[in-house]
Amino acid sequence: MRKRVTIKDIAEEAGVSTGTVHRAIYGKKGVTEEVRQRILDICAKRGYQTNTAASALKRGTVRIAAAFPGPDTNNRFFYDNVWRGFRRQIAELHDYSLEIVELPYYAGTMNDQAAELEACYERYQGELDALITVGHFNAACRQVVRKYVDHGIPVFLACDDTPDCGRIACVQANYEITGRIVAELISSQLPAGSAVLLCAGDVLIPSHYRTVLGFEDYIRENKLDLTVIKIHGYDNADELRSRLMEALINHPEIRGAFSVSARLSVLLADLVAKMNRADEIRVIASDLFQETIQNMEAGIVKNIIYKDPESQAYLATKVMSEYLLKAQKPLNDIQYVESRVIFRSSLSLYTEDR
Amino acid sequence: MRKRVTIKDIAEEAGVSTGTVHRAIYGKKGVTEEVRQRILDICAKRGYQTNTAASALKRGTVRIAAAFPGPDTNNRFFYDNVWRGFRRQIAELHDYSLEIVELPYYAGTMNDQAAELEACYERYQGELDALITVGHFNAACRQVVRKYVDHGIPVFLACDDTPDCGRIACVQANYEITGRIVAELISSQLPAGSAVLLCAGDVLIPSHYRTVLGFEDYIRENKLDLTVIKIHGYDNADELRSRLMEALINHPEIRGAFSVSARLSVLLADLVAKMNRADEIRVIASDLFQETIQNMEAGIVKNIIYKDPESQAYLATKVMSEYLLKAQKPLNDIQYVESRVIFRSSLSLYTEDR
DNA sequence: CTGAAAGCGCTTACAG
DNA sequence: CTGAAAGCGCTTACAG
Repeated sequence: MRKRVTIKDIAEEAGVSTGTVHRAIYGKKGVTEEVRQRILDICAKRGYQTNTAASALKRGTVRIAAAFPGPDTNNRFFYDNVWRGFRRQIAELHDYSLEIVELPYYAGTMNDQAAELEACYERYQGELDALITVGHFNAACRQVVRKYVDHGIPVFLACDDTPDCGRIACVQANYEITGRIVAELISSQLPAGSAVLLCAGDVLIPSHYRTVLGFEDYIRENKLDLTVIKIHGYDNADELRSRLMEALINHPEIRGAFSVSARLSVLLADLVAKMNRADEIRVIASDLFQETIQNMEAGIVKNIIYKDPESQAYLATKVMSEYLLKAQKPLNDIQYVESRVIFRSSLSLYTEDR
Repeated sequence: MRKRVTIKDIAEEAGVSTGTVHRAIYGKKGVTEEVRQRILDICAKRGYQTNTAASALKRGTVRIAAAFPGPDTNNRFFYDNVWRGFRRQIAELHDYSLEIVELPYYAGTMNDQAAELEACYERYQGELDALITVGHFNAACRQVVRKYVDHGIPVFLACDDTPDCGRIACVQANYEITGRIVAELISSQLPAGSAVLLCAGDVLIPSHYRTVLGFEDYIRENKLDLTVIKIHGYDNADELRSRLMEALINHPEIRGAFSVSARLSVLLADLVAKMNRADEIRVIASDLFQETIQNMEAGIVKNIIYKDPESQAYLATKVMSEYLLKAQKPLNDIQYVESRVIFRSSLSLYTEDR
């Protein structure tokens, strides 16, 4: 293994100063086009790679704004893990002098996503080096994000995507595939002619809608002899509960049940257990957290489909840092984290560190 | 977010030089115990964390030996991915001036694991900062590894463990859990009274043995009405093939089949397809590579259990680098990578980048 | 036992 | 347009 090649080696071979090499590499003004080309050629030939840690040492702080939903009883199933993944990646970047501006926001309040992003932009007068947030935007939010993008601040998205907002990249679950996987699993477990109860969540929430889409597509495309009883609803838990109960009573042929939402998985499992049908209905829950784990240990939930929000945020943050600190463009502007099926047998790998 | 606290800040507050702070932190001689304690207290109080990139800059090269099976038709299913995971982590550590000594080895030849480790030790006269290798040792290998350990070279294992060899940590799949997951999956898919054909591999290979153990334990503990027809064999493919064929002919009640080994999964799938029983037997294959993917696309293999050797090696290398570069001891001396069940629906997430 | 100083690879004013 | 020099945070001889 040869010694690493440094900016000094390049400078010597080119017969210029290290400052000039730096300007050439980063396309800064102050180098003749001819000299620049010569330097770039030498870099390529020698396989020069910037020591980004050394550059961070000198360069000073990079400021990153991170906006995810804040702690809140309704979304602790999901966004706690998002924050954890974000912070875990940031901790690994301790050497790169990052300044993190954490922006927890609360949908439906004065401090929603748009308001927090706006306030942050004002506070730092646009002196931000990157933004990472959840790509599920309302109109106001689209506008603020546009402002970031227009001022040259690179934007990265986690968990949900808005492809045309000018973001560099997004890391998320593939919801269609998630729905398909569950359909494939449950159809392999139920006898032909069974019915499946589908807690379809809110049609206006992309993750719900697309999971349902994948689920139904799989069943249709494979011409499976499986009836889907689809129940929408998300916010009004009481009303939803009574409609689910009605479906369970009217359809004794139900042998499987799947909730596309983490929160509704708890509701669904409770209901199936209360109606004493846990033995005859295979319940598949969404996402991994205390209640779904308990329901699985109790034998009510048979499998969990886990979208791994922590990995999504961890990877999105990693993609951002590689772009920012190492000038590496992501290979793909959308990166998917695979949704995994969890079995009771693998639960011990998860319960130990929670 | 406050400015980071540096060794200089600590030195000022303690009224000593930066050199003394350094000696205190790293327990080097040349500081009174009293001064050391005062410095350590200040570090703790101010939350000092070493900038490991800066220290790498000054410290110079760290030499790491990596020994995994080399390219070879018999193990390309597995160890190609191990090398890939190792190199991917190393590439991320570009800033830390590592010198990598790659030691591909070939079991059963002059250049087996023990010989390569021995040769490497001699060549560098013990001037190595760490070793990472596969923890499946024969007697000769145990001895060389002991030599590394005795000379203070930290050893890290991937994929297989030898807990008492003095290694710092191991990252691997949990084979028992892997076997249990497959048993749980297949038993949820087959009607009571079915039989399952188990390609059990070689009893002397720990990964085979333990996977079989987990599989059988699950079935026994849950008192499942499932007959397991277990066929051992690994090296002699022709002979194994005829025994498997015999089992398939004699047991028309077989409805599921599972191979604990990557290579045997191909054999098993071919056989089931040739005997025209792909529609009535659910085949579960081990590990993800061209042939299993094709067999899954063709509908012969219904699920794959994927132990993700790339992640195992990537993580093992990460654990090693954190120990070496950041002085972080692993939280746990064994870390498990979860084995995942792959469905046909998720295959597209894998096929794109292979 | 302790300090002053050099230098790792880079960036950034400053001077020319 | 280009170079010389300072300095980021650390480690390591060297001197005392």
